[in-house]
Amino acid sequence: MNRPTITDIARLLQLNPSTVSRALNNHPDVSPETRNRVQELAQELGYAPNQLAVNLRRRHSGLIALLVSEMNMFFNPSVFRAIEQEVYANGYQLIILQSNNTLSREQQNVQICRQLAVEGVLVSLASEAQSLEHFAPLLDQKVPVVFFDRVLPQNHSCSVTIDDVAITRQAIQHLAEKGHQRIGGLFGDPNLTITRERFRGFKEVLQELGIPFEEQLTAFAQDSQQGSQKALKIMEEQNISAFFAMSDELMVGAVQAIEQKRLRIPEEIAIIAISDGFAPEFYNPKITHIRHSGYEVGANAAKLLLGVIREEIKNPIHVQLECKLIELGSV
Amino acid sequence: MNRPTITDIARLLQLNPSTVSRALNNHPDVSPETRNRVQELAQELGYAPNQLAVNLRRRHSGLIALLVSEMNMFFNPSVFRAIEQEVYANGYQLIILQSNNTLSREQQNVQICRQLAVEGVLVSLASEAQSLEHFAPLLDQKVPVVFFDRVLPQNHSCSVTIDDVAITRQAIQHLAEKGHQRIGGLFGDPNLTITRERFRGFKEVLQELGIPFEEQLTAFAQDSQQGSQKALKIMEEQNISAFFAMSDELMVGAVQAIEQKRLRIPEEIAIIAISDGFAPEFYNPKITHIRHSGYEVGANAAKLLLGVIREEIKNPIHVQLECKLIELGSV
DNA sequence: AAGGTTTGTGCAAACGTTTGCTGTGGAAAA
DNA sequence: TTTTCCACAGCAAACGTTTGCACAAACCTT
Repeated sequence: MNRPTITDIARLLQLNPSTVSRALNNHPDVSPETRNRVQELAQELGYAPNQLAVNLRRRHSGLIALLVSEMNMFFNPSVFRAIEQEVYANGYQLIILQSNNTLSREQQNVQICRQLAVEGVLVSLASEAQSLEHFAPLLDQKVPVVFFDRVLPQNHSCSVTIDDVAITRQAIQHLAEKGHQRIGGLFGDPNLTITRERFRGFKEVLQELGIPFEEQLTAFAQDSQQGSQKALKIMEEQNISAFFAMSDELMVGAVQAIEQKRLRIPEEIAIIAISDGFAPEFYNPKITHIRHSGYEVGANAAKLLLGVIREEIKNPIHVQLECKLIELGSV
Repeated sequence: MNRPTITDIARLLQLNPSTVSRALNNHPDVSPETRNRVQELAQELGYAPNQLAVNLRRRHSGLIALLVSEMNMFFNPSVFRAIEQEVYANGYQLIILQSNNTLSREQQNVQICRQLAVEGVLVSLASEAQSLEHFAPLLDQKVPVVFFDRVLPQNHSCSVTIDDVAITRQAIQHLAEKGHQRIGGLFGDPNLTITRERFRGFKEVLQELGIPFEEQLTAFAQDSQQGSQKALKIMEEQNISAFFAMSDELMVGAVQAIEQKRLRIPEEIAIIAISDGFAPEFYNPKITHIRHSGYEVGANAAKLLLGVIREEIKNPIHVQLECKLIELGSV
């Protein structure tokens, strides 16, 4: 037989489909005897409810969407693990849509969310997204949306971020305390708010510390390889004693460059990074970093979203996570 | 207004819902004039089809499921990228289910696949899975399934793997050619076929090369940290001149240990790995490896699955991907 | 001009559930 | 005994589409 339906069971048991439905859902209106008969037969036939029909009838999809630029190997996997766990624990399914950092793809993904009637959306914006207009179709329908990590300032939904300026301050201050004055800075995609904020923090803190900011000690790079090249260039052309890398990717690039120049960490050059905490373990000495846990970000974002879905959260909450300095010997 | 439906449009235009449906789907039976009127109004109202209803009616979900043990930072992200791309290009949505390497969770995930009426499933097995019985609910319903990477030998569906013995041979032979005789071996979870096969290959090749196999030069580790410890132990207790690491995770662990002992690569100790190709770039010298591209695996698996779904592929195909030696100076 | 074909639209059933309402028989209360 | 109530089951509508069939009008054949 094909996949059995409630109607099949009803026919076999000489019952009405509605009774079978109630029996399967343990509705009190159905007698224990009938309930058992139904459930036994269901078991026997390997009955599984047709979720498509349930969803249509209940007018929901049980789906939560994760909109992300792309799956990289550093930050996203741990974000993803956390979200998946949280979402699964609450009986939803997670569906992932990548934007590849393009606005057009992000717009499409928003449409897909609408069509699938997802019940909530978690978003880390594409770098091309410079406004939130394209989320209107979702927001108009009051679909709960939580932004995390890559957000925009003008944001009337919940969000999970960190205080970019503050963590950059932590990092630079730590370097300064250890006597570093000439600090190279490696930054990511300048289209991203996180990049701009961290860069701003970098400049501000140097000023606070009375260290002149020199543009040529800094560089922007899109990936670790580019980061490595730029780090190499800075080391060759400038005289620096330490690197600040705003992400794992750039940290990896910087270390690659440092190793290539056969410099010892931290004796000849120090390095500090903002990191999820995994990659710093790969080296020796391990890399001192400000722990920006992807897992924490993911877990918080998912919890917020679930709160909004359950209508426990009525007004937008903006969570700013704390980040701790993890000293591991690279400074 | 709430989300407009086909019925809303029909009412506004004094048409029958069926006509509206046909107009929106560009069915030839509907006059150009009507079609335009319908499509214009749909546009204006921001109509998006209710995919839940479409799915129920069409008896499909547009969903493809990816069953994976967990999202790690090495192999899986690139597998994932490839699959997402392929799946998206063919108009399906990807839904990801993690097993955390437990059988029970994998069984649940199979049930979820059934309930959601997914149209195809891509599976990398949990380490606990020692048979394919729990996939019966899916296979019985003729739901296309493609296994990749972590598979079992007894497998009547399509699969994408590599020749584990052959690539291990490539690696060990390369080490031997460079004069290494005492080779440490780092292996992953012994419950996995890939681990067992690579371990078998390791032993076989040593034998072929006339090098005695010594158990105490090998170790099994679940993650990079454990790998690092075991590598350290081997280096301290045994006299080896090279490491073979069967995965990125273990490679990272081994390098960590090597750096900790302040040994130079490759002068004092060589290392070769089976790798996706990213992590080897992080070091200097870069790590020589057998390139086992997660992207290739993902792309092939997804293409196979789509082929089966479209019924272009009738009989199980077992793809074994080629792996190339990438020489980067760590041997 | 009668018959046949084409073109465009409507009708109604179906996909598999859920759920408000109705109705029955029997037990408890009066 | 009659009334009230409850436990249980059935009926039918609904969720928003799609699609086979029927049908009318307009068009082409002879």
